[in-house]
Amino acid sequence: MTKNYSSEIASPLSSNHEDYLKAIYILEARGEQVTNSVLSEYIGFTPASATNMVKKLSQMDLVIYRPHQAVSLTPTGRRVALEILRHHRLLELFLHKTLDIPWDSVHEEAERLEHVISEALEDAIAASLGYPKVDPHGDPIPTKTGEIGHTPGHPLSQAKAGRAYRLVRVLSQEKERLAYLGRLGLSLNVELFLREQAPFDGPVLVEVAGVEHALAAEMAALLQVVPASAK
Amino acid sequence: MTKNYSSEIASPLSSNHEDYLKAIYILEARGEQVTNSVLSEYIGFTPASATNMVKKLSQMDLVIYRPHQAVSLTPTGRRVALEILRHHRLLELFLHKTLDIPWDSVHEEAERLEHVISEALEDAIAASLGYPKVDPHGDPIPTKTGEIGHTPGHPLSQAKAGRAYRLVRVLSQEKERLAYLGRLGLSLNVELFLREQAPFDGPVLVEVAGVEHALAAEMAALLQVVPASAK
DNA sequence: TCTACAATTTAGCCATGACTAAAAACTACT
DNA sequence: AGTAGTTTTTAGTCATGGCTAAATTGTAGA
Ligand SMILES: [Mn+2]
Ligand SMILES: [Mn+2]
Ligand SMILES: [Mn+2]
Ligand SMILES: [Mn+2]
Repeated sequence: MTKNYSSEIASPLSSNHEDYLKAIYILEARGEQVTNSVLSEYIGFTPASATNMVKKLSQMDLVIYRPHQAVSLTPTGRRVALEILRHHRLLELFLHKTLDIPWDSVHEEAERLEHVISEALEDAIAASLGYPKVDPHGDPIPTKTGEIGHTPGHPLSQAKAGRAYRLVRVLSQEKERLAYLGRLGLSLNVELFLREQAPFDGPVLVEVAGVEHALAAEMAALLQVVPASAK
Repeated sequence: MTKNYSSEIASPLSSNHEDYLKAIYILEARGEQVTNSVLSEYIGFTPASATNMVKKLSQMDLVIYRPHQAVSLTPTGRRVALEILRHHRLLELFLHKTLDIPWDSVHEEAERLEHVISEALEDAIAASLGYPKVDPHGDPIPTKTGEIGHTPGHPLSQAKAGRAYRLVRVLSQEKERLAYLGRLGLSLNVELFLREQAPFDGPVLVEVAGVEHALAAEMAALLQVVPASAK
């Protein structure tokens, strides 16, 4: 129950507080300007609610808020966000590996569990998985001390036709999208061969386990790959 | 996320709603009259808060409330209580068996997790454990359809000296008490030999793994045992 | 520079569910 | 039956954190 960050924080944070911080972290990491509208749309509350919450978080020194400006995390806010993100990603991997929960379902489940696991449970999960570095979607798992790695790879949409690649990350948590990819035989570390890349953001032809599939350009942009030979 | 009982219930239940229902179930099962004071003390809120919540639960048809009378569960309320209890006990066993969380820590952790796991996760946990019947403290796990077994055994305080027994249930979730028992080598299904039972509710002398220990009468009353030969 | 439009903030409302303090209702003893 | 003491309920307060609607601010194009 007691959180890592609890020593640094005055009042205890609700699940929603934590989700706001996580959202800000993720949006920042994407390189987006975290404006109120971007944030409120991402978390699924009204803009008024987002303003309200951001002000509270700023009073707690978790967020830097200046009216009409993009918000950003303070060092403490970032620590909290990374702790929750660590919970989330460890849980996703744990559910997937230990209980065979499909990769398209783990996100939803982890979204709730991430707020209620103790540090002891977090540690036990990490240990049982051998201190993993990435979750089932290839997203990097922050360390206990709040460091987070950079994942290699580039979008399949920028890859060269006629070569073999390995899927190292999927930049989406959408259930339907992941389920679809799964049906094609695509999951983390699966090899694929890029047959053809139609110009003008056209579809992409890939071969997975000997079967050819056409993918929309936006789909290909979400698939991070490395050359198949690369470790 | 979607709960089993959600089809039967109008508004979604908060963690506290669920804990109230579970508390009422447990107190009823103990054979106690679930008065407002008993309930409020058990859940750790003031009597006024308990009255307030019980009235709400009664409007939702989960509880039968008559002013100044003991509360009881409606069939639906019982279904909900048993579902949460199933979550709780499955989680305890899962944490203990799969992640080696000690039996004195699983209760706390499950107390929070029980409210946020989906039906799919509940099922996956049950399957991975081989559809177990009891949790790490010997408490019976309700089935998915809301049946709950009766555990065999009787208190060690009513056992006969000079005989061997097997521990089948501990009627306590207190961390310190369970940790102490653990230090004596006592856990579920461990054998012990009852050396002596002092009269007038005096202490009990037991031998566990060749070592003799004295237990307070109240402690012995919490240990449910069967003859060592019994399955 | 003015203006229209979009983004943001403010103001005010509401449900929830805890709390304390006071009132009311039960129980048991004389 | 009357009364003291306990239990329960009521009344009223507060914090939280969503919401809508209105006001304000910022921005980009004419
Ligand atoms: Mn979440
Ligand atoms: Mn992920
Ligand atoms: Mn609980
Ligand atoms: Mn238990």
